Amino acid sequence: MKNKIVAAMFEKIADVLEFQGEIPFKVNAYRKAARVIGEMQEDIEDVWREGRLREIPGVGTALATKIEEYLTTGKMTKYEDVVSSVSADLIELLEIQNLGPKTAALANKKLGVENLNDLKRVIADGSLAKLPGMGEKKVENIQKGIELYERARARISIGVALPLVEELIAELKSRTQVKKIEAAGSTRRMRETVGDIDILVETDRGAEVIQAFVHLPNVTRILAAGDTKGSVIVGDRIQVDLRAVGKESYGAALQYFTGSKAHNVHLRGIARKNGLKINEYGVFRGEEKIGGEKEADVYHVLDLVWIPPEMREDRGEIELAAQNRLPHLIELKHIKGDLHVHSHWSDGKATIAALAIEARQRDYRYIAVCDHSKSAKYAHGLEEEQVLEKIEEIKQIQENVPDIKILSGAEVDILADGSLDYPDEILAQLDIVVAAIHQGFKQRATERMLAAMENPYVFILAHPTGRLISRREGYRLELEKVFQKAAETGTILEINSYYDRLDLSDVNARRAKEMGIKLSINSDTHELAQLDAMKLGVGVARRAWLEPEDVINTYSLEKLLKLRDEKRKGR
DNA sequence: GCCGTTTTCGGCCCGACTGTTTTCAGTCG
Repeated sequence: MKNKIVAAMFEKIADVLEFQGEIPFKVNAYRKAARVIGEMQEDIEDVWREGRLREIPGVGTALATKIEEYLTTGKMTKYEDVVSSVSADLIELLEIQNLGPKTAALANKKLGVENLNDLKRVIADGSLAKLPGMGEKKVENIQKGIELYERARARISIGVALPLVEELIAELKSRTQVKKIEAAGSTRRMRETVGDIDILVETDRGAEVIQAFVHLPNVTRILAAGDTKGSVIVGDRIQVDLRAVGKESYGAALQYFTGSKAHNVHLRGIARKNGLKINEYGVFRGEEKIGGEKEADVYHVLDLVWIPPEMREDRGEIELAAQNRLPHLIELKHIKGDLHVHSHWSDGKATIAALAIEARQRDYRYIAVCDHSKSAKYAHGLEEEQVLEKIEEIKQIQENVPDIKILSGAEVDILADGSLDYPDEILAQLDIVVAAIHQGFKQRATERMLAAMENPYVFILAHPTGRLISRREGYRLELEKVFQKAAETGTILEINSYYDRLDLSDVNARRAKEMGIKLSINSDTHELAQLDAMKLGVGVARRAWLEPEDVINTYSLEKLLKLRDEKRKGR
């Protein structure tokens, strides 16, 4: 698939054009096309062959010609022209906060700034501050931006952002009298990573609340503090923005600051066509305010049903909302069990009894204890005879916890030759077999997975792509083939809820659903508290538009085991 | 550069904050 490459080229063109002072609308046209193509499921080459490039939203005659040129010749003249006109170092400077295209261009033209070192130099010698429109404070802010940039401020995981948001909200509640307070932005949309954290608060004393916010104990730097907006750095690099609004605007502000940007731009376009205006204070017809206290107002005035935050990415949800055909998304309360947790038998910390009791407290009906297999030495994988011992222990523990079913399971390694780490005689005695690659990521990963799925005892394929969000790309995989085999054999694909995995991702999980594959959302717990990771997996599932029926651990135990037996018998 | 029940030309989401201005530009989200 060349989708990502084309998207990256358009993105780059947009960056350069912006730097060169091209009108923002043209820049945005490239950015929009880049986003749509980057997220598109269909192979852009297929779309092109079928003559449907122009049907891609945001692609008109000019961009279609450029895509065609690239797909035919492997080159895009516009891209090469644009990129060669400005050095890459210079474009990268736009990543620096408080330094935008105008200032970068000015510094380049007047002072010959070509890269980060040049920029530091003109700051140090004071020449940047002397340029027209510049001054000490502006330069100081750019300097701060450079410091942040050099700390390689990456996006943080949703698994880190959520607890931090909860802590900040609790602190703020204890220090001020706020009526409502909640996270907005990509945190609310449950994106797998979050750039900045956005928090929205309802109050009629905005300035006071903002002051309290920027002086919270964890705040290390204040970026801005006005009457309605405060912006700070928490710890050494996480930016948190707080917005304060009154009751009459809370819903509109929540909608606005939840985004995504693409979703909101689309909504505003519809509003304009209907003679309405939407902003963070409400919905307006001329001077008259016709909504904004409730978030749903914003959607209802446009004849749309309310759209769950996780779907707000402008990936077709607005069109569905107009027809009242939104999916009924899965919720945490639908989850009836966790099919991938580890106990102290391998590398987990908790006992099986503790896991069962803790799961019961979450209203689960079943839990599958899947410890590592013998080849996973680093994780104290179990030898065959230990597996049998563990099955016996589960039988005994089960007698003391009658109201939750403890399923004996294993997370079985898929070995280098595609065979499994236990013989079928052992697998047959387990209730749930989860298979996964843990070693030799780059060796024939696709073939090994296909072979593993052919085994009738392999019910679930765990963390199918193997990516670690903060650290590694994932197996070299032909995902389309893996999905086809899963659909063919009735193998379940996992959404692993561990914050650094979230694997399958939202986009991949949505593709799996479209191919008729069932999924399982599992916590991959290694200690009791990690059972709560389930909510992250559910977030991914909601972003993938999954409904309860798509996810097997919303099923009753009977229905779940029936599905497993169908795979065992062969379809 | 895209797009079309007001438009094939003239729009394109919109406001807060900051700093450098003396009425506004740049940046951000």
